[in-house]
Amino acid sequence: MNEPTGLRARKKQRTRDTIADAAVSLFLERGFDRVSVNDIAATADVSKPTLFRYFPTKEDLVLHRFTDHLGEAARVVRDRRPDVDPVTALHRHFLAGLERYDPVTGLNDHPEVVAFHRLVFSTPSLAGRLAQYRIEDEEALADAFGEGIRARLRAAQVLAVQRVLARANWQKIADGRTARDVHPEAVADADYAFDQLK
Amino acid sequence: MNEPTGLRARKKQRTRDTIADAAVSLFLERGFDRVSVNDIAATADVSKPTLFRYFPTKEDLVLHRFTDHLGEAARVVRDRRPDVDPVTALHRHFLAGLERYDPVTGLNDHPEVVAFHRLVFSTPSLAGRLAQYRIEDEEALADAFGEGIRARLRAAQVLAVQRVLARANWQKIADGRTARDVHPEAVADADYAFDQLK
DNA sequence: ATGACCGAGTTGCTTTTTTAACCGAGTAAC
DNA sequence: GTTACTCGGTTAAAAAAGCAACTCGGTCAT
Repeated sequence: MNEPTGLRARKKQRTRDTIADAAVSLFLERGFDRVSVNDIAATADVSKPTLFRYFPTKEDLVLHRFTDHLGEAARVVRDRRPDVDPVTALHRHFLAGLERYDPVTGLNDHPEVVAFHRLVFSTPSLAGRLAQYRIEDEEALADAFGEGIRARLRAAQVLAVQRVLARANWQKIADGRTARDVHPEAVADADYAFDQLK
Repeated sequence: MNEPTGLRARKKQRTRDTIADAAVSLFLERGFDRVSVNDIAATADVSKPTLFRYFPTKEDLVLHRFTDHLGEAARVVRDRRPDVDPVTALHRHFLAGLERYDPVTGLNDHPEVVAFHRLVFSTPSLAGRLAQYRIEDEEALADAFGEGIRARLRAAQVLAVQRVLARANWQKIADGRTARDVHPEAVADADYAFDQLK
């Protein structure tokens, strides 16, 4: 599918991963604001300007795991076969996410993922910035739906559904249940919510 | 002694090591001329021009382990305390090398080191180029000794001694003996040879 | 309230690396 | 005997990274 990996591209990806991993690992260990970007740069063996070339702000060192999926909903809608309606396409896409326990669905019980979510939700500047990104995502999805107030409303509702579903899944996992155990409920919830939308 | 390690300097060193290690490892595995510099560059994850920026020729990918010690004899002579004569300084330096089983003394039985020596001595282009380097080394040592034919002669003799000693040590090891076992003989040979020089 | 410090982010300049293209010698095919 | 490889090595331009010094907002002590 996507194999045009030159030497340069591969190294860029690796640097980005190194920085992000160092950052998340330090954040989980000491908390978001007890870690300076200098610490992160040092641990990742890069200079500070390099770090900021990859991530525009300190927050993005955490949130890239969400922002990398920015516009995904819009893409799903745009790339669907023309004979399936948009909401159904999104519904199926979400179910597929549940199937492979994608962290963005909240249905993932790896300790690091759980800790990561707690980090985001318990750090105001992170939660705040994440909300901003959701607005961008919503606008992209609205454009994919078409124009006018109707499209915007549908976009808002779809993303709200996804957000609530993910949050509910994560909550159950945070309460100690296993992802495999929660899975059926997650599917049922998703089916219910998306069916309501249509 | 040497601690001015910036981020840049450290990465340069690491890149150099990566390239050299990839090269030697491939050479030992398949032989010197069954490995192309392209292979090496690929294995080391560097581009070809980068490789040649670190090592001027393919041979130097192997010989750097010797050339990194270029001028060492000259330095030993120049840096000796003025009350010890040059040959004695070199004698002591060689004994110190034996003590820590420095590969350049030939007294090292790590399988990789042994295989490495065999690689060098059984590849004509390598042995040839190594000889050239010894000439440079000899000239540097001669300059450290002073000027004129006397200095040149002494330099030639000292380096010949070191070469023969190292070769003898390596031969015993290649015959299957252990470095620890050979060590006393190596010291005796060195004492004998250097005493003859004085 | 002033001055010293710290942390996020930026700027200009230099060094390092990649890329793609090339040269020149050797060599195998036809 | 030309054509087409392969391999060692080079070149020029552009991307990426490092470095040092800076801004700017906040915090803390005097």
